[in-house]
Amino acid sequence: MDKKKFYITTPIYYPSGTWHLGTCYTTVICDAIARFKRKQGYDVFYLTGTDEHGLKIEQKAKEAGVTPKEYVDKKVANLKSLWDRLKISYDKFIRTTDDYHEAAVQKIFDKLYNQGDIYKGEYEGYYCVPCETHWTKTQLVDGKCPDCGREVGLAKEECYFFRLSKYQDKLINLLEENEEFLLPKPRRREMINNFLRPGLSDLAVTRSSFTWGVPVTFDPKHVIYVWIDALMNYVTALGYGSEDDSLFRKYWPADVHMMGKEIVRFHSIIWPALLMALDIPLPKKVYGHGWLLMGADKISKSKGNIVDPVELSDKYSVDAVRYYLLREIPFGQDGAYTTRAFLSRLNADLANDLGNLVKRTMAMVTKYNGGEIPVWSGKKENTDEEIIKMAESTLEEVSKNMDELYIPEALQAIFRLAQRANKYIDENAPWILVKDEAKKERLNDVLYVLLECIRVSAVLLEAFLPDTAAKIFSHFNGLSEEEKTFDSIRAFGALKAKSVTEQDAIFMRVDVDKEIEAMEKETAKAAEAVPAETEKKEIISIDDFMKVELRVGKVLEAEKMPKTDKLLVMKVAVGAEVRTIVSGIAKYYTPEEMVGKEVVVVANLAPHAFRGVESQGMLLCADDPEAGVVLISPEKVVASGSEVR
RNA sequence: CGCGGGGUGGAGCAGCUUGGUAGCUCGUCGGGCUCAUAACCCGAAGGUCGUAUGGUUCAAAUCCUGCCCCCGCAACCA
Repeated sequence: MDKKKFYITTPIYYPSGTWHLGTCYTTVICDAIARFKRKQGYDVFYLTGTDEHGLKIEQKAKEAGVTPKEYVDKKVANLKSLWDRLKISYDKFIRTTDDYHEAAVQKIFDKLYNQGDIYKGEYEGYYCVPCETHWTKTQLVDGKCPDCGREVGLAKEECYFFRLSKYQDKLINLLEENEEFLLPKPRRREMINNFLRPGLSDLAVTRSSFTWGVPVTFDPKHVIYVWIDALMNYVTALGYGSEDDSLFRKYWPADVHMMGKEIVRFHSIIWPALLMALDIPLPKKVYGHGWLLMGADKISKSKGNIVDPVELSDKYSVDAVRYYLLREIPFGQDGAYTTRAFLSRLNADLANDLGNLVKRTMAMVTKYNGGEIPVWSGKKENTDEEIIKMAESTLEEVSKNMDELYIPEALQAIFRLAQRANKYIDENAPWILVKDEAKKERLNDVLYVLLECIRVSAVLLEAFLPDTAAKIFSHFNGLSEEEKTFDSIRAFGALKAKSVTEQDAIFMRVDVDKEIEAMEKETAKAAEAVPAETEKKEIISIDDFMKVELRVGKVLEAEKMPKTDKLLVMKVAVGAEVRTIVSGIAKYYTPEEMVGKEVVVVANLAPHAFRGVESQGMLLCADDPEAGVVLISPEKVVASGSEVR
């Protein structure tokens, strides 16, 4: 009999930066789902990988003085070791530089071209010669270059297009009719209203501006762009387009494509359109989860708010990290990472509720019964009925939540059982029962019920926290594989092992305030030791510096530029002249507070147009990761136009 | 009027589809217990559910309307 299959994917990650907690989020979630499905008896295929082509990689490699392949190899090795560390149980890791993938992509491209879904066209753009940049008509400001404000020329560049527009109606139909296709729900409306309704234009699917990519077979100066190259990984990983497509026939269509909300658009519009064109069945579900934000900020390198997942897992265990990611963030919404939340979660749930439950139960069994697991009489007193019912129904509750992809809720259900067990201890007070020889049987039953609840919890936890489950299992001597299965926890009392061994606590409490303090010190030290390592710039000569003309100016007028969030338009007196300066500080300074301020102006900067307003200079500001943008001002009042050196 | 999400006790969230006791976790305070990791168990305080003190209704956190604020997409940050 064939097992039911389940195919789940993460996006393929772009190896141009460092890997951080956000990178781990999707992957850990998918891992929990994959493991859970396997335990449920599904034949699971879990795919992850890397998207390794493109201009950015080409440039990064050049900067690093290595070939693009060398560059990505290193990054990928890094990522794989991170996944190993986090116990990610992927079945396959695809790289878009894998030869079978490249071959399949070329084949797919040819097929689409031959059947007319891809055509050679001209990328009719506007080109600003001084800026060397292409613009679309909508990007232009008053018909001029949005960057420099100069006239642009019509430029034609040869390029291949995918007939995306042809699939518009089908796509609208897909999103409107199939409520399960794109989740969570709000994303669906967003896609339909923002992108589908206004109309789709054909998609440029090749580039000739860089070479690091899969060349078009019949026109090799063109390279196949990310849309086809990267998206197709979901099928090429299964052998689609190769001699052996047995995996493809077995696992496709994907049951879930999991991803961050930023790429939902590609997966819910371009991806289905490509599949329609290739006459491949569509995936069942595209899920766009929220982001893990750092405090209030999005995770970003420039903000210096990276939390290193490796460090975190070294310090507090892999499962602490996994648990936090799976439990803390309301799935589908954005969640904020704070060290305090991370540590509280670790303390409250893992150490207090679960760890302590295991510890105290094992201690009692050891102390009161010589470590032997008592035989359960099956008699039910007191609240036995209630806790047993709960233990038996938790699997179903967890499964239900997992089906809906309500991961935090699934975990919550498991921990409710642990909490109930803690309460059960108090209700029955084994330390009193032990004093009365006549209550021996009752004591035994209480201990058995507790051990069984712990076993059930561990069985359920295995998909989410594999290390923890293993640790709990290891307390039970001679626990059979059978006793670790879902089947064994449907009916209470399947615990057969004979004895337990008391061990060290599976999670230790941490002193939250102390940890945070220590961490802050470390970060501060690190920041001092490597001052702005990320932004280190080349040494320049005094002559280079002298090329910059800095002058003191005084803000005469300021107003917000209409239809923008960040821009202020100011009139600034620099000596005798009055300049118009546009600056992106509206989030930090109101026009009113700007008026009258003395500022430092870069006076010989090439003019630059923002939304049609020419800016004749730039204001100097400090960019603080916490305070944001802070204006640089002379410490005393100085004459307008004074030179700054 | 570009599109979408949100504003609920100190913090983070649920409840709103199907109006009628405002619930959960953490934190705080008080008590209990001693098997255990200052843990566990019990109890309490604390919210007129952004705002008009708007409309519908016997009844609104829940439906409708205006306004304010936050966030994301798009635009944009020299």
